[in-house]
Amino acid sequence: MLTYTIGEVATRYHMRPSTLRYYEELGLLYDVPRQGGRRVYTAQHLARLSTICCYKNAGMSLEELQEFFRSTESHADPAKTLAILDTVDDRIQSQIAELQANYQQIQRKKHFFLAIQAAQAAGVPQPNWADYAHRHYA
Amino acid sequence: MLTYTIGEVATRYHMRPSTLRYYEELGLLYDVPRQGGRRVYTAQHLARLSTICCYKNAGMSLEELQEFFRSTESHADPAKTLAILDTVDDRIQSQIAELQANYQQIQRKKHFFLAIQAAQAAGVPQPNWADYAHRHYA
DNA sequence: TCTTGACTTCAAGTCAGCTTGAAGCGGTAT
DNA sequence: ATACCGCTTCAAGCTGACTTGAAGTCAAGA
Repeated sequence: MLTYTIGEVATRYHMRPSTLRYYEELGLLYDVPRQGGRRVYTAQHLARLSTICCYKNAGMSLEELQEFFRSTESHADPAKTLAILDTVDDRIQSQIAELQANYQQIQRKKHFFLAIQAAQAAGVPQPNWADYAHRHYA
Repeated sequence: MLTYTIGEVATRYHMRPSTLRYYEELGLLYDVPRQGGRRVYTAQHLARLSTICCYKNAGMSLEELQEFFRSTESHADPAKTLAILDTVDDRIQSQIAELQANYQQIQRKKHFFLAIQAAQAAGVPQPNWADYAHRHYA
């Protein structure tokens, strides 16, 4: 079975070994066996880590993640897990919507500053932000 | 001219008055006049605050925001402002992409746990995650 | 055998981004 | 007149998420 050292996992997930130890300390990663005192990670752990990163990226705190895993792993109530998944879903969707609005705004600013640059080069009057403030980009 | 108290602005932007004072202390918000010692905000300030929130939401730190405003307000070099806008643009785009991947994953989990729930109710065998792990949702 | 480099634990430290508390002021309502 | 509420400043405190440092272990290569 394919295994990984803490350093390999850290590199693969763009994090530091200390972060992996920290997650283990919090109980987010567990049952990590040791060989000669060193942690040995398998595909199981990588999958778990992917889940952690996914939810974290969605805006969940590490504490919420603990809660989430506690409730799904107790096998108790799929309804509770579903409720948490629903809130994560909501958060992701509103985050995407917000980022897309931010994206539009950045495009407007970019075009505006490009126009400033062009105007400076051509020695013509500066553009007016009002002309850019409501544009919509693809 | 329409003006706002710190409390009104805070409510409108879903933040605390202390945060607005903090941003002012950092120089992100400035030229906020006082009437009888109290801050008076206008549409100008709200626009500025929107910009701050937009960039912050895109992942810029408050320090980067200071840098950004310093460089755009010195009117010096539109090229420098554009360079910063480009990095913000990149960040937003990769964040959106990542969130969309996360969204897919959440949908898979939701459907999986719905299936678990249904299986429990019907008294049939539990579903298999492998059947859900690569599905694609709209 | 010795060195090297990546690992180990544990406690303490760091950093961003606010938040809180104390002490006081201003304008409106009773 | 007095109470009150939301504001003021300033300094200190807090929280989440790691990171760092010290002191030591392990296994592979020269």
